[in-house]
Amino acid sequence: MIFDMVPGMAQRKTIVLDPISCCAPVRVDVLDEVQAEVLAHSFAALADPIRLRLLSIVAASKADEVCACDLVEPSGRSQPTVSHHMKILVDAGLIEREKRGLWVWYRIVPSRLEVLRAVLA
Amino acid sequence: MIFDMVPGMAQRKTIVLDPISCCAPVRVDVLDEVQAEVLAHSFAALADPIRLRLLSIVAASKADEVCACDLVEPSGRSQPTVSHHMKILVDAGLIEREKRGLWVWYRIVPSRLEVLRAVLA
DNA sequence: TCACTACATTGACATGTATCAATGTGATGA
DNA sequence: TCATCACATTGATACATGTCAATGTAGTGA
Repeated sequence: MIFDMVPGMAQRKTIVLDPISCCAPVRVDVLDEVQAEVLAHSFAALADPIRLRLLSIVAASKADEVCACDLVEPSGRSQPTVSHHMKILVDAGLIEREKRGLWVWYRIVPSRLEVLRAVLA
Repeated sequence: MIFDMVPGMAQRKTIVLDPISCCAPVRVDVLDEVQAEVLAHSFAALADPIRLRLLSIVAASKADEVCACDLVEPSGRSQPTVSHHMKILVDAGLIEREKRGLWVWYRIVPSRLEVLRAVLA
């Protein structure tokens, strides 16, 4: 059998870290199913060009936060669509939401980006 | 108008780097539409748990390459499904494909992972 | 030439997702 | 109390995607 002559075999040491701070780098250890599920959900939030632009608008903001009202026009999408995408980014933990008065303010969550960076190392 | 009191405004300096080595970190500059499109395509390849596991099996391989025949069983999917997912990873530039005889061997493309890491910085 | 093997492609189906118009909700200020 | 504003939710539609059985396609060795 070919299987015998090839490495890999996925020993699955499963160093299950905190599901938020998550996993060993992808080059170090094979992801188990739970880790892969969690990470895939995070990457899915980045898998849309509109969301990437929204994220980068918030991330690149000098004021460290951006009003929702400043996201609709540059995204070129309707207000409900932007609201939808921001919810996905917030649910993925990549962005924080804070309501102050009538306005909603968004801030990046750097630690969450760092987790994804670490996995790709 | 509220727009006047808020930062952002997406000046879009558009330092268009090579579409492969791509973009400034998301916290440094707002992504333009082309960059966002390219990156979203790459992240979409990572947005599926099966693909993440396949990628990590290849990436964590001590032999630096993995035979396609060693991917079906650990993924828990059919051979056509694995073939489909590997094609997506290869098309995204994250993995290289080499056919030798009857077998197909996959290798990670570290530089491509590094591009994605850099964008998330 | 021919059977066999490893992998890819096709076709069909179910599910997921991006989008917007219409509407809902909660805060504000008069 | 009530009109208005900022944002969220709903419902509908079109399109994308994951999955596998069936089939196609090269490479191999006899």
